[in-house]
Amino acid sequence: MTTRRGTTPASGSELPSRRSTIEDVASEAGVSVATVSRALRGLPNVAVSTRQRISAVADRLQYTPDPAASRLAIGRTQTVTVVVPTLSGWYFSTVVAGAEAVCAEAGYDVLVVGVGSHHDLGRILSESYSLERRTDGLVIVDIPIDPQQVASISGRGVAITTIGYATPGHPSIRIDNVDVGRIAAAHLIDREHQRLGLITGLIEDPLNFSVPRLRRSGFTDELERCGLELDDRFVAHGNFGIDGGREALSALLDLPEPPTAVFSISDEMAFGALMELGRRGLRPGRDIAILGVDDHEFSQVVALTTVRQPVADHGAAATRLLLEAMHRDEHEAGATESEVVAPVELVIRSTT
Amino acid sequence: MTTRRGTTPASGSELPSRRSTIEDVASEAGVSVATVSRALRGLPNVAVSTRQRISAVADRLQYTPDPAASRLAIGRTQTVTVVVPTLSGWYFSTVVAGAEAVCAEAGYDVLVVGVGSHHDLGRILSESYSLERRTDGLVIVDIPIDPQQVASISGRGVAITTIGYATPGHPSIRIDNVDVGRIAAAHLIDREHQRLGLITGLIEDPLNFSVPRLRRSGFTDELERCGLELDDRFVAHGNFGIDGGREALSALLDLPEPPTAVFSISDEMAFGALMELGRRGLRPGRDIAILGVDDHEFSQVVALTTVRQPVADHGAAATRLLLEAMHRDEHEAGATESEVVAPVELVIRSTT
DNA sequence: CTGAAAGCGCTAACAC
DNA sequence: GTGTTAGCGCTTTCAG
Repeated sequence: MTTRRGTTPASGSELPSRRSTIEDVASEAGVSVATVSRALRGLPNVAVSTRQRISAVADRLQYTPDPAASRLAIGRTQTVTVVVPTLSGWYFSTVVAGAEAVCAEAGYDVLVVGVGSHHDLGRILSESYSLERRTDGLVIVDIPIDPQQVASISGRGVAITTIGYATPGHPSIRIDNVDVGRIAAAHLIDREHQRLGLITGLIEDPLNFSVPRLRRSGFTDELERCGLELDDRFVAHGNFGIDGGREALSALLDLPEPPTAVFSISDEMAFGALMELGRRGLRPGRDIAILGVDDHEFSQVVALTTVRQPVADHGAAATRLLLEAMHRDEHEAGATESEVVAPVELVIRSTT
Repeated sequence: MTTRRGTTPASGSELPSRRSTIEDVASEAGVSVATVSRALRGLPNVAVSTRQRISAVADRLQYTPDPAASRLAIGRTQTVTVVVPTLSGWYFSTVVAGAEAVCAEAGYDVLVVGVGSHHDLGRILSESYSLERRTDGLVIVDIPIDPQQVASISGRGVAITTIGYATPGHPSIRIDNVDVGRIAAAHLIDREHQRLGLITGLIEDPLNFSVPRLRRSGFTDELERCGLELDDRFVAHGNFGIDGGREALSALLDLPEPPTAVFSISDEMAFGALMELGRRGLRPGRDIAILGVDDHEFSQVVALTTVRQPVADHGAAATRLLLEAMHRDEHEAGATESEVVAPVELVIRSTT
């Protein structure tokens, strides 16, 4: 037993130095613990007067149920876990912020976990991590999980919501990434460009991120529809980061006949591209067009044209769907579907 | 009792559909639960052969102790909580990422909470939230807590580490903000500017953030040392955001005789300032000098001169200090000091 | 070296 | 309406 560090009972406060337990409240109020439990949780079958008395005592004693004890008895954790590829970075931190806000309001604790690789992911989802004893629900952001794993998680009683792609049978929120690619291509073509380049994600993504593939596919679709073609040499790979984008554009510019417009599948990579332009003394929107995706908070700073997605809402919206699903599960059973496809919007600024 | 949702026992796996408990392991290994507990936690007084047998069984059954049960019995949560003013934003998300990485490695769960106001903070720290039953330690980022609150938290057995300012008796990591101001002023003066402006935080910060005051004080100190003075009209207030910075600079530029150099106490506000320059067709580094603080990942993109602080390390370093303190507390008692003042560094780019 | 048993604080039947 | 009691799964004396 850990000795409690010598806490001072302190001044003339009437509060016990020890946290008060349900038993303290019960004896103080002259009732049984069962009644206290019922009263405080708003269950029926408690006389109004009793309930009031108990509430008063609980208030005075500053009683709050011990989450661990409660968890053990009831089997639920009052905790939501947000799983992201990485916690740093604008997109993910914005999503987490949204999730946290919703959870805080609903009285849920929020656990975050960053999984950098499939290995990490395996650890979290493995039987032996006992996810279901740590959390009631999962918000999974941009990390593909196969149906088997989803079934396993769900089967263990953990609700699940995904952001970035759909998960049949569970709530999800995403954008239409193929459409994103199409919009990008259409805009560039509309600007009379013919030599279109692409800065995309890594080929070997550790998490099998499908976004690059989808955006590219929409992009080429639209090109083809207009009788154009995506030259393989005009495709460069960034790592979804600024540096990656810079290097990617650099490679494209080093080509004998570089593209006149480049679609970067993320704003961050587009920033790197703009940086490279600066180094070479080229001006975006004049010497070459650059188009990104996200509408990152800094895109307005560099006047980047971009395909905007409502990132700020994603986390909050997904978390609300999750909580709803969890509450529904308490009563009726079974998974409920609720697939949201959020709208995207072309924001034209001066880089195209 | 929550009915477990009809989980399929599934295929020919030998695993019970129910999570295995310590009792399962015990009976399977032919020992008592006490021995299993000792064996699995590496405690002494277990025969080597017994320990091996138990480990094997535990492995096979994929047994992991239930965190809630463990918590209830032992009184510790294996959880660390990171408290930030907001989860979005580059600085804080970077810190959280660092903290999470360290915690994950050490086997701690990490809870995040964003407190937008003193009210939120009060809720978290209030007796009735029973912080100590949810977490073993706190990493508090840039949120001033008065000594009384610190004592209360610590007295309740929760370890505490602060980032951004020192907390006597507890580990902390920060930069010397007065020095930051001095460095900024010195650099601008070195560039032969005499009419220096300042973009600082809000006067009425909801969290009594002391950073603006300190940086400003260093800034004016250095000015005075060089026989200059900070003109009150040259001080504008941004809200630590891009828009705030933009508006602040706009106000300064609208003055009859605007400053020739402006120190923005954060890079984000500096970005807004740069944006405003762009709108007005002015060029940073030529028409006016702009200097920021942080070395935000985006600063290199716009070539912002800045006073760099090693943000990426802050979260990880603070969390390591926290874990150390927690482990130390288990044995010896009492709080241990470990004040780290991280170095800052002027990064000269092209805006000055 | 190992086991029996008493909690940790709360919830949920089941009686009254 | 309210009280009794049996767990939830684990840790930790205290006896052997």
